[in-house]
Formats: sequence, structure tokens, C-alpha cells
Amino acid sequence: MTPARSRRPGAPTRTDRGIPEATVARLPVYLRALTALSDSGIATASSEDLATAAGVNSAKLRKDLSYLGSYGTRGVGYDVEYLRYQIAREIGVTQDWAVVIVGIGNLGHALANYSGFGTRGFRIVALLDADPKLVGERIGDMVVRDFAELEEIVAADRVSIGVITTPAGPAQEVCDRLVSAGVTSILNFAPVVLSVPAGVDIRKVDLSIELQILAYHEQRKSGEAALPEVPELPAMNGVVTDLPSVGGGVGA
Amino acid sequence: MTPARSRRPGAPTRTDRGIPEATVARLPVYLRALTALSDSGIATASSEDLATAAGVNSAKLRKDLSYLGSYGTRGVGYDVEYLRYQIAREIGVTQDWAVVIVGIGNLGHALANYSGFGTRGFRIVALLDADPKLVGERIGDMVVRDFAELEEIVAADRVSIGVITTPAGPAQEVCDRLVSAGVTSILNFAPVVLSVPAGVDIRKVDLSIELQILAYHEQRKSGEAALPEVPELPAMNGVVTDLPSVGGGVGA
DNA sequence: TCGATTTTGTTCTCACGTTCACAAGCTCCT
DNA sequence: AGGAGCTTGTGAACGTGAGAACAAAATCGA
Repeated sequence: MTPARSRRPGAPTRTDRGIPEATVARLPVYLRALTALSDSGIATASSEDLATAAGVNSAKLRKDLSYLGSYGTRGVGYDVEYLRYQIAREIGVTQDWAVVIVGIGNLGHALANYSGFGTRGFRIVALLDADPKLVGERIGDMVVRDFAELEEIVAADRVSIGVITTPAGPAQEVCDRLVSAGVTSILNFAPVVLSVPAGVDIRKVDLSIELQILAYHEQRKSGEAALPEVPELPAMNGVVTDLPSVGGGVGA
Repeated sequence: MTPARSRRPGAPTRTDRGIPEATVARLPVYLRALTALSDSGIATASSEDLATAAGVNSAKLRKDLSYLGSYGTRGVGYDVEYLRYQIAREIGVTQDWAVVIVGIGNLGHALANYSGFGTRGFRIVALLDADPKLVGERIGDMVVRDFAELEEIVAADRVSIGVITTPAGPAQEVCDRLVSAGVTSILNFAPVVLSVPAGVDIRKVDLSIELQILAYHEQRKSGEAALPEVPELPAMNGVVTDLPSVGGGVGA
């Protein structure tokens, strides 16, 4: 056990391996909260302060941070800048990750311009589309390039993250191409379930699913007062048909 | 207990109250899978088939569906159309929900055109922005209206869902206005933690957080081979500074 | 130097979600 | 009619995550 370099005598025992997924998902939120505090000129914050800023429970926040090591000071709190660096390093955004966006429709267009994407830590190196009519178009300070150039770009710029903003139809094929070109992390906006080999990470953002989840709870709210009993088979008790195409535009 | 209307003799005991949140989040995925199967002309599917299409474990799928009732047939599977209707009804997308989008920047623009939003079950009734330069602009078959008209629109169209695509700065204020106008479900794309009173549901979609989660795992992958030991305080053992502005563009 | 006060880091308990495994139930074939 | 073969629905075991509570450590003042 490396004798605890300059940090603490208690030695963080290298909690490095195995941060729970739920915690990983919250680290970026803490990072943002710390950045906001830092911008407000606040140098030190307690777990309570941070938790409020991040919208979580303070016990949960402390436990989350404890997976990274002991970066706080008992009786005092956390040094904002120091903690910010530690979280940024843990997440990996102290280095720059090269990103390609595939599918320059409405959404791809928006993401290409989206400043939130320009978050330090990520660098969009190419906008790709298979449609010849789009290739060559300027968006901000970038030019849309042909999807055929994918492999070349991935190799040249060491791209590890791909963003898919195509329609559902071509998404799996685009995904396969990305993976075989060497991309190992994918953020998918297309409304399909993509399958990838082991070792490739995939995350999905789906507008209509989010809306549907809201709708479920919304229905519960209105139903609560209106029909507290017998919310079973409101109309339609036998026949099935006539439902149009609920469920999201699979296919173009 | 209402004597089980016309459906089954086993009586679903009205599992209606209390579907686990994790299950609710998957129902839209099942709905989409069923729609795809239906479009392929498949009339019956086993839990195994469905699970594959939805990208989940078949046991999990069966348990999820069991919360809605007993809609399958042992030895046979599920009737695709029938199950599709039941899930759509449970989620609440057999009716139409009125939606307003606030903040017609890049993202709002894209969402206004995004066909996935046109998923049956939701109807965009207004695009709002506070910027006079944007008001009046045509997007598809809609016209951007002034944010000041919010209350009027919400009341007239019984809007229950609001989508926030403003920058982080004005998001909380927009959120408050939406809530006080009567909106009870909010989908937030702005990179801030919004606070809402009890009774209002809020969901967040955050591009940079998704990217950061991918980056974390990506770093793990590269690091696995490169530095299997001593991944502790690589550079920087004392000083903190120099980290630019990691953490997302809070403020415009 | 010592005690009071503050706040972290951690332990313990409980709730939730996932997966396994199997009985119950349906269809089809003989 | 009866048995073989599937497939659902669910009970039970397991793992992960959340929250309460508290001991350990730091600061500050007397």
C-alpha cells in the first residue's frame, strides 16, 4: 500500500476501483454545483451547502464523495477548488475527449451549436451525415463531412465518443460503423435500442420516453381526484383495435 | 372489490396503485417495441421476443407487465395489439397531452421540428420565447409567441406539460412561471437543478452530464491497461488552480 | 492545554430493484 | 380424454442504493 503520499495519514485505501454507478451519475451534478459556487467566489462549502446546490441529501453527497477519498476537512467543509479538481479528474474531464456527431438533422444541428456541448472536456471534431445535400454545409465554425470519412477521422483524431442523432432507421448501422471504427462510447438520441459488443458503453437520451413518463404521473394526478375507484378498462372492454400509432416513430 | 368486469376470472386485484418507478420508466420502451412488432405484422409475441426487442431481461419484462395485470396467455405469449393498448392506456398516451416549449434557441427549435415529439399522445400547442426578435418566427406550422402569453395559453389549452429549453440563467424563473400558470409536469433541458413545489413532477435531460458519465467509463477503459497501480494524484499534489471552467455552462 | 462546537466519514438498517427458479395454466397432439 | 411441451406469473434470494445516526477529527476560544 503506497504510504499515502502527501495527503492524509489515514490513507484513502484507494477507493478508486468500484464507484457505484448511481454515484458516478451524480458526480457531474456536483461538479456543476462546485463550478457555480466557485463562480460566486465561495472558497469553502459544507456538505449541506453542496447538497442544497446539487439538489440532493447531504448524507448521500458525503457518501458519494467518500468513494473518491477523503477530500474534506472535519469541522470545516470542502475546499471548492480542490474538490472541483478532484471530481473533474475522477470523471476524466481534465483531459479533452474527441467527439463526432453523426446525423445532422434538426437535433444534430442543434447539438453542433449547443454551448452546453462545448463544456470543457469535450471537443467536437466532426459533424457527419450520409446525405450529399448536407455535406459541405457550414455550422458555426465547422463543416459537415461525409459519413464515409468516419474511419479516417476516428483514427486521425483518436475519437472515443460518438453521438448518434440520426433517425431510428439507420441508427444501428451507424452504431456498428462507429464501433468498428474504434469508438467505444456512444450517446444515442435515436429512438431505438442499439446493440453493441461488450466493452462499448452506450447511453440513451429519448425525448418521447421522458414525456411518456411525465404523462403517466400526470394521469395519476388527474385520476386521483376524478376516478378514485374503478380505474379499470375505462372504455373498451373487449375490442382492441383503433389505437393509431402510439409509441414513437420507429422507422424514419 | 369490483368483481372483475369482463376480463379474467383470476381478477388482477387492481395492481393499479403503485407501479415501481423503474418499471414506469421501461413501459415506454415496451410500447415502442410492441409498435415495431405490430408494424412488422407480428400478432403474438413471447416475453422472450419482447424482451429482446426492448433490450431487457425476460424475467424483468414479465414482472414489469405483471404490475399492470395478467395480460398474457400461458403457453402462448402476449397479443401484441392488446398489450400495446393496455400499456398505452396505463401510461396515459391514449389521450392527448398539451405541451408548451419555452425557449426557442437551437434546442427548442430542434424539438419544435422533431418528429419524435409528434409521438401520438402529445400535442405542442405553443412555442414561447421572451426575445422579441424571435416572436413571430414561423417554425413548421407554428409561430413563436411571446412568453408573456403563457398564462393565457395554459388556461385556454389545458396545458399540463412544459418543456424548458432556455439557457440555465432564466430557467428557474421560467419554471416558476410555468408552475404558477398551472403546469404540473416539466421536462427540463437547462443545465440547472430546478426546484418545484410538491405535486409538480420534473424530469431532466442533460447532454453534458451524459457525456461526462461516458467519459468516466472511457477513462476507466484506457486507464485499465495504462496505469493499473497508483492512479492517485497523478500530477498536482498540493496546488489546485489552472482548471478552466469544467462543469457546464451555468449562466447563458 | 483543554473543552466546546462543528462537520466529515462511516456504519447500520431498511427499501427498492433485479434475477432465479418453479408452479400454474394454456395449447396441441395422440 | 389425457399427457407432453411451452410460457406466463410470482415467490424467494440476492445485490444495490438511500437515509439515519454516530464516532472521529478538525477549529476556535478560554
